[in-house]
Amino acid sequence: MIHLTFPDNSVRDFAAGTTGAEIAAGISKSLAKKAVAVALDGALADLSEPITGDARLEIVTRDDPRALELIRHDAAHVMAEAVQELWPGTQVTIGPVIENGFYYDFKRDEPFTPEDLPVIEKKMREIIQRGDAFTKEVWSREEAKRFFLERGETYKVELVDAIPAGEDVKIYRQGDWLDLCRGPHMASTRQIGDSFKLMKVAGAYWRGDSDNEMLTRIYGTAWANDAELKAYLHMLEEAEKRDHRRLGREMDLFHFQEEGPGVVFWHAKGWSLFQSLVSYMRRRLAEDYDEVNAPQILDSSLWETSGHWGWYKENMFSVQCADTEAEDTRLFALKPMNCPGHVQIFKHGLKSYRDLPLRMAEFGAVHRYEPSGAMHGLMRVRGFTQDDAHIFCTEEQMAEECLKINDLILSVYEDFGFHEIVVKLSTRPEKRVGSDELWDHAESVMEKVLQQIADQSGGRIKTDILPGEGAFYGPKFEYTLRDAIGREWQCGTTQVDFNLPERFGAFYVDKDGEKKTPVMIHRAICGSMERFLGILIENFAGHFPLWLAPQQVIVTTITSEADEYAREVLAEMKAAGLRADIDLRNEKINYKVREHSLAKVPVIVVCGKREAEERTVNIRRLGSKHQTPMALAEAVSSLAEEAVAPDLRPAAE
RNA sequence: GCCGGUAUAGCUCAGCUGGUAGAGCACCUGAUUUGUAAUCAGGGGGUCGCGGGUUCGAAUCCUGCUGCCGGCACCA
Repeated sequence: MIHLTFPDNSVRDFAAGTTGAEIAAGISKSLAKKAVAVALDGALADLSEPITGDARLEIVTRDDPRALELIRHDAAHVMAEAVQELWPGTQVTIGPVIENGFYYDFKRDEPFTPEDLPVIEKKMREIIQRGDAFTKEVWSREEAKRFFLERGETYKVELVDAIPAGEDVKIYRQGDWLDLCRGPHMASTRQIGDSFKLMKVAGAYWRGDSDNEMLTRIYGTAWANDAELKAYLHMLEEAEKRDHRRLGREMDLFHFQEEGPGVVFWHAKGWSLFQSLVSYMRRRLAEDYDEVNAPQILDSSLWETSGHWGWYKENMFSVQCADTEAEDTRLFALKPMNCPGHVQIFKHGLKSYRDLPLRMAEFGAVHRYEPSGAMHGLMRVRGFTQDDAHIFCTEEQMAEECLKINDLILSVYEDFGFHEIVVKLSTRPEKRVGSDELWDHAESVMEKVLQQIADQSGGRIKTDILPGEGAFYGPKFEYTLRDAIGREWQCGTTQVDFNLPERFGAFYVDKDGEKKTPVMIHRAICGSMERFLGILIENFAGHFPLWLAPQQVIVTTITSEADEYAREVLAEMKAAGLRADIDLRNEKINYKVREHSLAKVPVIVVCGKREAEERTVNIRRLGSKHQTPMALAEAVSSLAEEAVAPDLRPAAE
């Protein structure tokens, strides 16, 4: 006998080996029909799985949020069956559930095309209609390997070999088709339903390793019902509308062109955004940091000393005089980072322990030769500007400096409206420099700091650990923010470095007169200004808060009789420091409103004959269909107040 | 870098199986003086990404390169 506890806390006894399906059937016919799985102590399991011990039991129906994972997983299996039915000889490899859907990686000599997707979908619907039951079998390793080998499924043989000793080799069967899988699955393919769609084909390396063969991946999305599917597809459309590359063009912010892959042409409005961001950051740094500027090109020998030439040569640009006859034939590197330059500044002149912590900031333009396939609008470019800083400090000051940086980063994000932040600690990677003792120490300090960050936020800031993701020279914190449509972006970083100061022989004179190597902390808040602006564009969908908007106000008229007054209004707006422009074109107000709305100008100030007589203005805000009449003076002062950057605003009462 | 797709006017796109380019918007000109998301009429604009090839003839077919797009890998 086993004791099963139901969601209502009632406990009932069953014979050991009873299945979830039997229990559901015992409760009601309709439940048996709706059930797709059971949860035993919260873990999903097959309905047909014999239950062997006491547990909390829930019958999971198709509308349970947990069923979604099963729907997607089952859909992946059905897709694999469909593909093998359509193109025999195609090998199946792995097919996991991912956020919003699933994929399956196939090995086929002929690649799939987008036109294949509807064909596969159709076949999937057939299989789903058949409604074959998913059944589990446990095979011996040898049996499984022999079976897949006979079928030419060599990838599956590798997967069987990868199953840890002592774990069962499980096979799930649906009709005539079967797959190696750890489960669980729903009762039948019919439970997948019809709310799925194949989205795209893409290449993917076998086991995620670029040294391996490339397979073809088919991505799909699947939902519990059509409404959810539709909502998801709609969300994708909305995300596309706020794509920064599209808005960059539509709002005339920047462009790229063929001669400069991965480098940005900032147009006036985009550059205004850029400058607003830099000015804001400068104000935030003014109190604690010294801003410097290190050279753009430096002899490659310096990069050899720093280690970059060895580690990242394939990602660096080199420069030389274009004239082969030039006297100086040395090879220079376009800086990919600011740190070596900052160490040179630190080294210039003797530093005392009294100078520490020394915080050196730079809005440094760096260039990195990114792989061609990696570039993506402003998000991944070859030339970008870092809001970089290096803090030279003592071992003892390290933890406090990390916390100070943390406060600054969180407060900056807050000012841009990002409230959901995750701080992740990345620990030692396989390829690294420095002794294990050094890493042990640095990681333990940072673990404590991470805990403190979590504690002092009162649980608001989430933390995480990314094993092996640290930089080669030290562990790091990565700051990830969540945007308006729920996407996560890693922006800020704090990295401890016990490599570079030593390599360059940087030191300070300590209290006892001895030379000591300082600890160096690299930190960035926005990371790349270009990328951060890309994130802001998408986050706000181009609808910037007033303090950031490149053009804050457009003054426009209804008839030319108001032109004179409109000029006066413009002058007052400008005098109040607003970025304002005027539109006196002989066009209908509808036309002008539409145009400026599409250009995403936050404030349209309309002046007609009436306003001119009354010395008022009519304000229409972007996104609103309403207008607010206001006295001119009042409009100017309220807009000017709204346009003050968050860091300059008087603290809230 | 790898796999696949793609490149036609400033933008969005059409151009079937090869017969020397077309629309809408934008732009320019004229008319219209207009009350909150497109006033009307006229006009100009493209060596069809770049280089080879096939062909009597290439935007269209083949091929190389480049950019871009979607993934994968990478991201100091």
